[in-house]
Amino acid sequence: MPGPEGNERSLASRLRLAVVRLNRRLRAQRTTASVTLTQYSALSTLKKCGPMTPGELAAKEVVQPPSMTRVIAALEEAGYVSRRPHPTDGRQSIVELTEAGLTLVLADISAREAWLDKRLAELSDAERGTLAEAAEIIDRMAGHTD
Amino acid sequence: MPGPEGNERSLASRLRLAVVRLNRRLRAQRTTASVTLTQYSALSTLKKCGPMTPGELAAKEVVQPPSMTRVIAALEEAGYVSRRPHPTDGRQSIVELTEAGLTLVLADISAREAWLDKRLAELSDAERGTLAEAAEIIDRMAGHTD
DNA sequence: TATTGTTATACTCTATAACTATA
DNA sequence: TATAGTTATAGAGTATAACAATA
Repeated sequence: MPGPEGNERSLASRLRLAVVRLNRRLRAQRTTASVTLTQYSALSTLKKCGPMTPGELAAKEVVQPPSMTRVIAALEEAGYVSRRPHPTDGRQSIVELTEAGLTLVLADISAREAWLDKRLAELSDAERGTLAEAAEIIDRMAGHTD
Repeated sequence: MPGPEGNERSLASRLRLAVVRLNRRLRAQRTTASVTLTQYSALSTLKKCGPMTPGELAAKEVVQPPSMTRVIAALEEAGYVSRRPHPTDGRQSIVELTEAGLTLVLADISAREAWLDKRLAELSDAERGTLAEAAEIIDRMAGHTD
């Protein structure tokens, strides 16, 4: 039993609307951020999983290869990732975080973060715990099991 | 205590990545859907709160007026909303769901929904309960307190 | 011939700035 | 002059299709 709160709509519908709306707000909070949300997501995966090819990164992020091409190009331009040749396959390359990229991911502070941190600070411990569990479940659902 | 799972990253960071990634997956699941996620969100608000002006709808959805102009135009074109003159102010108009729009919101079935329903069906009851609570918290955080 | 990646192109979502119409 | 809304324009995010290079 999920509880008695506003159950006219299905769980799928409610979760979907919540995610769409929070995503919208998060993307709006990027006044001083040096990378976009999409770029940050790719950097996070590189931090978590280590250097990999563009194709592998596209697969982990669940986007098509052309989309990842653009993300990597922007990050390389900004100096947050670098590429080196694949040791055995001339078609591929290995993308890895630079020191600046690692610093950025570790620092993890931005206008975006500040906005969300403030919202989270207004919640109770129990609510934050629920969100922490939900984040894990959602990321797993979105195909991020690694 | 949020639990021992992967706590190197802050809650804000984990929640943000989860939302960005699920949003991406949801937007990809729209093969047979007749409206976009953004349009569906606006329809849901009209269903929940009743007829209102474009400005009110923009405020409730937390987007700028020009963004809502486009959403309303698309929904009107598709026959899911209609407009009537504001009774006292010639600048404004009242946007309301048509019968087709109401049917669409109530039906609430789409390829998107099917994909998410399938993912949700793979979870445990406890996990679904967590997501239900999280959806409520997230929507509140995103400014959807009405 | 199959695979990896890129380029070309297009659509959605959203914003800011400038404009129009009405108050 | 202030407000509500629209039009014009631009950038982020993503996709599919076509192409190039390598296996």
